[in-house]
Amino acid sequence: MKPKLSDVAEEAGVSPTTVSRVINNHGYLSAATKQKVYDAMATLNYQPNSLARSLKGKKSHIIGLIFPGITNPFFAELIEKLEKQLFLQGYKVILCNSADDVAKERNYLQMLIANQVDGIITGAHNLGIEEYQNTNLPIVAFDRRYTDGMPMISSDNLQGGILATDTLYQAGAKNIYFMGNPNQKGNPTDRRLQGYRQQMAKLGLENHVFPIFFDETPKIKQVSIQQFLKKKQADGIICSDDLTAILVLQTARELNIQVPNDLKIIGYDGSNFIRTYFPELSTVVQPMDDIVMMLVESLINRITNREDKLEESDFILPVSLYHGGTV
Amino acid sequence: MKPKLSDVAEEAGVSPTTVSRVINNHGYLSAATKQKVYDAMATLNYQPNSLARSLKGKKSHIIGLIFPGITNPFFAELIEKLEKQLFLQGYKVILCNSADDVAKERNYLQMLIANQVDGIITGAHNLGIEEYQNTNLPIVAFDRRYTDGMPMISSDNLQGGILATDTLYQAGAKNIYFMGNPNQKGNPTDRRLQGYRQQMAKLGLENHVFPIFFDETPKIKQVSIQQFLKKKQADGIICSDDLTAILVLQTARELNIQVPNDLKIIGYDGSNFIRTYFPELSTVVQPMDDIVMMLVESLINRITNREDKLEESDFILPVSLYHGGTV
DNA sequence: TTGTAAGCGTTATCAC
DNA sequence: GTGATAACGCTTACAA
Repeated sequence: MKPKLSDVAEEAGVSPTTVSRVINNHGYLSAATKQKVYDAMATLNYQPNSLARSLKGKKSHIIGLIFPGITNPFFAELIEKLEKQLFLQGYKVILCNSADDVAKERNYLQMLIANQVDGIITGAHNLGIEEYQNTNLPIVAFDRRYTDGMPMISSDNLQGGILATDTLYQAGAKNIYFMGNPNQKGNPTDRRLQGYRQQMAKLGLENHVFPIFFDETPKIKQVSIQQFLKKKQADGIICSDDLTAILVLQTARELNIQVPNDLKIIGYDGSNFIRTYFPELSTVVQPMDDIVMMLVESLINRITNREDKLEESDFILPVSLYHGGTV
Repeated sequence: MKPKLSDVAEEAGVSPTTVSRVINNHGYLSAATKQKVYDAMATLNYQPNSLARSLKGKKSHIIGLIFPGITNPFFAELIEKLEKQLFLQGYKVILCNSADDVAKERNYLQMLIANQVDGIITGAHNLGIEEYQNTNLPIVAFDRRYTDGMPMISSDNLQGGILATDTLYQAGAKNIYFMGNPNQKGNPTDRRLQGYRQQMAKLGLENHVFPIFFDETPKIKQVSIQQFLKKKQADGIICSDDLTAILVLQTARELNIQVPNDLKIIGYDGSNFIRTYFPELSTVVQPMDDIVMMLVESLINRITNREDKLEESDFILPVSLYHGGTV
């Protein structure tokens, strides 16, 4: 059987209290006692049981991460960096893949509550506000607006949309299409489209949206992109994410459309992965490191200091441009 | 405060025991009582505390996943699929990023024990056998040999090396290089190199290894690949992973080396991501779905039936070839 | 400086 | 059918 605290106590010839004190560095202890306890812990190969500890009201030092998946390199990097930062601060991570499935996200949320996580970082799409409100856990959101009380971190999606549009325009494109989800559901990412529309209006150009949905498989996207490109209506395309942009680029090549001469393409996200393995793609870069810092800092603030007054808690970080060769 | 079981009991006018029974479907209960309890749970928005439950010896239904990172699409997909399968079986997942850092891996291992996970799936590289042996948790390993008792699932790395070599040879390459980690540490993946050497010998060709290490950054890899390609010694390269293969392909294009005419390239792993977004890359495909199935099944067997005799527990799954255009 | 005892939220055992 | 009660492994007043 796994050794428990009282076994250590017995082995060391002291009381359980003392062992607990040694483990937690509580109060005054003679060096000799400490040593005895350490020795006992070593000989028994003792590991404290976190569950019992958290049950006593201590923090679990676990953070739940709810994201729609990890195969998109942007999310993979974001999650990897979050994990890294949180680990440095002494937190471990439970990964919840909401997979664009409402039931699953709800299920995970309940599980996180049941497991007494100290907080949650969510970047998932589907769940409504109320469900998150009902947990009075510290939660911060990435690129999602949930509740007024909940801090939201995002990059400047409006500016990103403007920047992309302007970049294509400056490069000579006039028939600029936005390829992405046209449904505005009040999420911060909607503003990419708003930025595009706003800038197109300013430039006196007509705006066009070619709908692509997040949950379509790449194959399906490819087919509709192919049909679209064959019509040759666009000389510039803003994709609302890099993966879509790559499909457009591939398809354009297959159709012998010259990029950037006949068609300029710009993506969105700009993860390290994309910039390394698709260096030719021009894209709007989200400041990943800053996003991670803000998310973690913001969450830990809320965890350690929950009575904090709910000051303005939205952070919108500036985007930048990466010049590949597709513009 | 969060409602607890006794609150529900009070609300429903029954004893805590009864509530527990309702929750766990234990023994005989009158329909009326059940309903009262359900109602009380609903009005209080009660969530059972998993910690207390696990403390009582119940399973935690949490599986630890220890992997070296998630930015490699192969691992991202593997982890995503593992998570999905495990979720279907009622398990949740704690993600541990060992990040090729021994201390971190050890730290995570201890944490998993402390949190009473039901089992572990590991694909991490750095920790020695003993540390895993000491936990008497159910553990299964992907592509790593740890202990004789621990099941190992991998794809047929030897055959993969042979297949890659043969493919290049059949396509006309004679100066075939292997690009990967030359250090043989007894891991199953070492056999990719062995397969290459074996097949080269059989073909009467000289074998050459160009060393690339897993922990090098892409930039560093790029530089050494560039230097290598400039010498033009190879007319065929087997890369021990797809990401390296992509760097080779990129660099070859930069140097105006014609692929596949002057240089044939073959990668290794063949994730969906790579096949979708780099369809031109020929690669040895690991049977991801089968790997996931075997890992999960094998682990759950061990969890539910720990006294199982330690029958042969290594599974080596067949690889296949994806034909892009680089061979 | 160290020990005793109560309690965290749940479940299992035994009574009724 | 249902209810006391002890126990899981740990922490923390309160004593000593």
